[in-house]
Amino acid sequence: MKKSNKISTSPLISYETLLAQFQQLLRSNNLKFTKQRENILHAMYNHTGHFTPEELYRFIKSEHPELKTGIATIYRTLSLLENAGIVTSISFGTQGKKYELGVKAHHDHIICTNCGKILEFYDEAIEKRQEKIAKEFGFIMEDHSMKIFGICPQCQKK
Amino acid sequence: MKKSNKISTSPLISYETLLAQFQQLLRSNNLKFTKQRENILHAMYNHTGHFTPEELYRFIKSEHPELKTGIATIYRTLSLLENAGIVTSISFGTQGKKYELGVKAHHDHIICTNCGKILEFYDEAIEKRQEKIAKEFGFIMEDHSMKIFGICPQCQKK
DNA sequence: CTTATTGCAAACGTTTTGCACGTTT
DNA sequence: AAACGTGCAAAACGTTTGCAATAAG
Repeated sequence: MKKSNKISTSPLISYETLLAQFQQLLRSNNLKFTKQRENILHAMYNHTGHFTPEELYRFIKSEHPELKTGIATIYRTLSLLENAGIVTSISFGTQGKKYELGVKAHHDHIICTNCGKILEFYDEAIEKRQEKIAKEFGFIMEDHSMKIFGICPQCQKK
Repeated sequence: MKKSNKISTSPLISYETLLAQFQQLLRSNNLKFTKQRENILHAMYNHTGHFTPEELYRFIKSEHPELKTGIATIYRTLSLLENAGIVTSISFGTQGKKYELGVKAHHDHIICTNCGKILEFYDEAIEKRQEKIAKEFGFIMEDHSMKIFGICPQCQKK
């Protein structure tokens, strides 16, 4: 009955489904479906793994130069998507955040301090302990974040 | 054989011992023992719990206005102390870091998202699992951070 | 007298905001 | 037409840096 850690890297839903989900979100909040928002969603769907707002900005700019999408729009759309649970982020302190399409289940991160690689894991035992600890302190748990830092196998070889 | 979580809030060593430790650190690195550095250490010793560099800055400024200690000195001293392991910090992403006298053993944090209160805990099971996960991924683990967010008992009552 | 440290202000990188103009509905 | 979204530039935020002046050893 042992649960193993899993690494999920590819989107679990089709782009059409994701797009429909997004449009639904917009409609039900009286928000508008703009080219910029679609471009951002599309770029994220096709991009595996984590990225910074800046990286996304440069990518969008190169793919759709005619729209002159501003970085403010990137940030605004990323917030929108994060609040809606479509996208998730990891914080790196002063160095900012990295985002990824968040259609996946909850997970934590293990990060290489040398090359910056980010891997994901889910550990039932840790999840359980966290809930237990929150309960012991009388907290209503809302969220948690956990990051393990270290040197990845590839970087160890160098 | 069950290990319970512990909350430690008061310094475990006398100020004299801490000061001696600090002076020793400075001496062995050819660094100088300045009034500013002593004031900062002293303020931290007498302050229970976590604080931002900004808070420390305002406190020092009000206690020793004649020195006109700059915030850069606060940051520089905090880095120095953190590197030496005398002080530890928790990161709050874009909102910056909070520091505390770090003479205590390693611990994680549980944070109230309503009032900002920070409590500390240490959980052997979580520590063990983390090491195991790092090993499974072939990582040499260097560090980790874990934060639980929720609503504290007091805030629930309101 | 040498070297480290300081305060100050300017620079930093990331993120947010105000606002006139454009687009979507 | 009404409302929302946009690009742009400026501001905000916590933090770091360059530098001439100052203090510690």
